[in-house]
Amino acid sequence: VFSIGDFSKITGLTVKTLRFYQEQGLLQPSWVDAQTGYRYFAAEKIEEALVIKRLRELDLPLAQIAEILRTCDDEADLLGYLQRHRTEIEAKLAQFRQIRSSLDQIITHQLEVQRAMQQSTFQVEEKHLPAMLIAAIRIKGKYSESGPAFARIGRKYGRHICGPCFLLHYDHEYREDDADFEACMPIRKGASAEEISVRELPGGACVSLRHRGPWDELGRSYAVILSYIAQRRYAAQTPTREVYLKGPGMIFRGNPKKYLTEIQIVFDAAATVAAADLRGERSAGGA
Amino acid sequence: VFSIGDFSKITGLTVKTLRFYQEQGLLQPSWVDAQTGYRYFAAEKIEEALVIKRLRELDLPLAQIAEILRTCDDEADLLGYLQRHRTEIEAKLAQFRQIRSSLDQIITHQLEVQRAMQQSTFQVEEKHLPAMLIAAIRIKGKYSESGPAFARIGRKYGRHICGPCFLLHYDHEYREDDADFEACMPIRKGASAEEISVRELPGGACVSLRHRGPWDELGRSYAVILSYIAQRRYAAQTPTREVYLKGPGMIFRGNPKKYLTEIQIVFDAAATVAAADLRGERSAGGA
DNA sequence: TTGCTCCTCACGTCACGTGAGGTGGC
DNA sequence: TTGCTCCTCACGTCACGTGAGGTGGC
Repeated sequence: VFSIGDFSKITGLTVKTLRFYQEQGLLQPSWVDAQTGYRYFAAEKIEEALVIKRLRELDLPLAQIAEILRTCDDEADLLGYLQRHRTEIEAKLAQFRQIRSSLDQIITHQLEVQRAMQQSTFQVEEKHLPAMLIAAIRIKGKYSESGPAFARIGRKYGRHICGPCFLLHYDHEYREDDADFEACMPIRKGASAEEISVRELPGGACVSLRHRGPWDELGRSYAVILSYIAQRRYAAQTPTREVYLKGPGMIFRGNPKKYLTEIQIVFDAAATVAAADLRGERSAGGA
Repeated sequence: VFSIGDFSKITGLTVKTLRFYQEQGLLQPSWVDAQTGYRYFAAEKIEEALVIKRLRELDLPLAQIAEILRTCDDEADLLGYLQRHRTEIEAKLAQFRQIRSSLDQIITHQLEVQRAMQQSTFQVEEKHLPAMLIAAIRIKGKYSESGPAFARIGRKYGRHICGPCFLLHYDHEYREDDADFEACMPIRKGASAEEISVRELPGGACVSLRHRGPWDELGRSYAVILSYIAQRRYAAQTPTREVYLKGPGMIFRGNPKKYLTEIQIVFDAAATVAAADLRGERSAGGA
């Protein structure tokens, strides 16, 4: 017969836990000294305690363990309990996997944002855009509809997203309520579904400029980049791209003064625009 | 400005939760009516509430969220918190995967036990044993050492175990304190490690008998099977196998009267034993 | 007056752990 | 006497949810 301390060492359950299990009616001492209140456990109690311990190690709630102790005395009786419990564990796993995937998305996105921030010059540049696979939602309406569209794409293609989101502008002039644009995210793989079109967006030569500050000040940067293009007589193509290198975060809206947006205008490298076109006439292109 | 009920509908946080967050200093109403105690929230509070909600959806504890709200206002400041939190989520995932794997082991083992129980005849049978891959620990000592040995194999090869555990008896007579035996578990794959030998155990023709009841009564069944072999002059080979179809479970010790053990004695199907051998002399085998 | 919203306060959940203050046996 | 083990009782953890009992405004 063992004192509670010895029984604790034998079973690996703490003294506090043993007292708690008694209170909960899970494990009664063999004998309690009426004088001192000391608990004593006989050797047969060891197996009982270990059964509880093993079930707790499987994360079964004490209430279920109590029921099991009342109704089962063979592994076969446990089967139903364990199978049901397994589905619950599986559900928790799914939850945590979901959380981890959200965390990963936020973390990798943030790391990309920081990389983009570091290597930012704020001058017009010419560079080559590679082709990329994108998931996109075409919208005719207000620009404010792009936020939810990005969210829908993010939810659908989650971990396959591999770069910052951007808008394609199809309009040849500024439009407020019936703009024609497309919310896009580069993805590694995926198939079209419902409203979302998955396709390859061709690359090409482009003129780009990074804009730091809120979106409603993008006009100033458009003025700079468009005059650059006009001076060189480049044949600009639609759609124009606005890449949101840093915008509102997935948690914080962030400070719009810190937003970073890259305007990209693809042009036909084999063509220039005649002087006449600069006065508003249209060109068919040409060497 | 919104009442707590409206604010609850807007943010998706319950009224109780909003009151609780106020008490915890996470989210103060814009204004509290001194007369009625009614809480009122301005529109700017919506974004604040949603930040808390998004962080809670990542399962961050409220204390951390409070710290984040005090010290961060941009996604970049979150990075460290989220990375640390990710490792904690990963740890929880590992825990639950471990639990699931234990559950799976117990469940599949139990299902096998039940299958074995159903198709049990308790007569001597002849059958062919297939070769199998086993993980084994050879022991010279007491039989009571086999329990921990099985546990060690189980811990090491976990999910690759594909059948009931068994003992190989190498002794030609009964031994108490210095028995020579090997604790084995059939596995799908694995490599030898330390004390555990992984190898293919050859099959062959065998005589088998299922024994129901405690192990210390196995002698009775040995008597039956050995006299069967003697009658037919089969050339029995060592080691003899004891397959524990149902023994003490992983949770409950179970009732020894319900234990089910199959004795398997492999014999050389191309040989018989001369009558002289039955009186104790050794045979070299022969057609 | 009825229904609705809002309030506070106390308690429950889950499986223990912490700590104060004290007792009994060697 | 000292040290050790044991006891009880109350409270804390975590993020809320439940429910009782009551008030204020339309």
